[in-house]
Amino acid sequence: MRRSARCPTSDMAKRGYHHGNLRQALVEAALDLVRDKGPTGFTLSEAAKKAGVTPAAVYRHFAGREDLIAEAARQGYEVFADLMQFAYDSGQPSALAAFEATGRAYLAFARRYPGHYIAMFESGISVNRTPELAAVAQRARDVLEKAATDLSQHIPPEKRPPAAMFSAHIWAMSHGVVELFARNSPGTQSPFSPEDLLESGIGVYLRGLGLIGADN
Amino acid sequence: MRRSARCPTSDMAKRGYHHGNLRQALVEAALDLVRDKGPTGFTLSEAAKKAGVTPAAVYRHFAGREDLIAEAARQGYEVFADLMQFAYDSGQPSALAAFEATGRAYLAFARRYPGHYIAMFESGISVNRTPELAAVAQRARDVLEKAATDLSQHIPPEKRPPAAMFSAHIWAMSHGVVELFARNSPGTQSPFSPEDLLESGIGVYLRGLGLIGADN
DNA sequence: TGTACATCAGTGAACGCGCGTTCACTGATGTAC
DNA sequence: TGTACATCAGTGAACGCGCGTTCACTGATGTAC
Repeated sequence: MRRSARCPTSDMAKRGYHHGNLRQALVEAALDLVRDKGPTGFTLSEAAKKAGVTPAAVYRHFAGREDLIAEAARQGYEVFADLMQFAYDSGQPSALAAFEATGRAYLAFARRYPGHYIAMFESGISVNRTPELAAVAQRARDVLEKAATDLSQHIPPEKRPPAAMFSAHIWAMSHGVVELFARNSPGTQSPFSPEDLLESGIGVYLRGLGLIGADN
Repeated sequence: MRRSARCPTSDMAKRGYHHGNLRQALVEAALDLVRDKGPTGFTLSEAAKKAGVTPAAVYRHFAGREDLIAEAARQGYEVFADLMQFAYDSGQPSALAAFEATGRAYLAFARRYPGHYIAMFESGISVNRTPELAAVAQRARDVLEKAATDLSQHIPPEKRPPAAMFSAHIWAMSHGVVELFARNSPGTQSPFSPEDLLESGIGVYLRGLGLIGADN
């Protein structure tokens, strides 16, 4: 739930006239709403109510509704980028292990932080809304591209695809698996778990690049 | 635009007291709205206005707001399934050509019918909302799985992945490419066109299955 | 240590708006005679 | 062919609602003296 202890929400008594950490409490209320009721289910008023506060109080901390959900997304990208970086590091010094770990990290993030995921990818806010948001999203993308660049060193140069294309493929497959199979939305449930689907899909893809043996 | 000639919209004069084909006009108004203003931008009232009619008139043809957007999605799945079937047929008798054609058809559909695409995949309506909707969505999925089954006959049985997994991978990559790179949403634009990205991604994947040569 | 005061986070009432939905109605259409 | 009538698609007024946003205010906090 990632809730600071000082930060009351609807189920906790308010401290008094002043909240203490309303800004973050509002972000977390927004994340809960978006997680429980989908991207449409978030309203400024209800987030305020969840945080135990009048809607007008929100305007002490945010320019408006859009600004609040954008901050939720920004925090999501921050966690996401950290998670990708951690996955990359944990696979080192093997370029292959590092790359596979980042692929898994995408799905793991969507599972563990569904509110953030929705704010980032399904709420309709543009990543170019603010420079900060664009920068942190770029940081996340850069980790994946770095992992792809490392790995592509193991492909003979003449048949080596650009690393940006490489990472785009993996990003697309990860995103597709999450959207279609991990979140219950349009795809009926597949007989395979999203984790298996992503693992095996990336496996076939890497074999196609000649990076893992045909017998593996 | 797929608009029947008998079917006036906002920019055409109404025929009189009776509309003629209001039901379909409302569906097309909803598709236009959703295409131009995103999944959130659709309201029953505005769709009615676009069709040159009072909001109350909508209730002669639909149970309510949800029912209208669900019908738009249903028609989208119908077109989608037809398109997939056509692509599959056009690649015959080559299993490989048929499969690659269905992959391309996914992206082509998203490009040519953005309103339908959004209604189907981004409006949040569940595919299990009605039996009709579930059935036509299944029909679309079956085409891809049939293409995958055909193709997997060319893989030695002991290293042959299940066709359902096979088609799920391609569906996921196609969906991911569309969401991240063809619709402008979260991913900044990549240096590669979505078409190139999907083509090359599927190419690598099929090479990984041993279905096309390493020199291709 | 005690008091006056500045700060500013949150209040609560109010606003205009567009939403989805209902209802009794009206009038165009097309069919039966 | 002409007229009476049944049908039912669309009207328009009304509803209650929750939304985002504004404003003058109030009162808790913590600092200066």
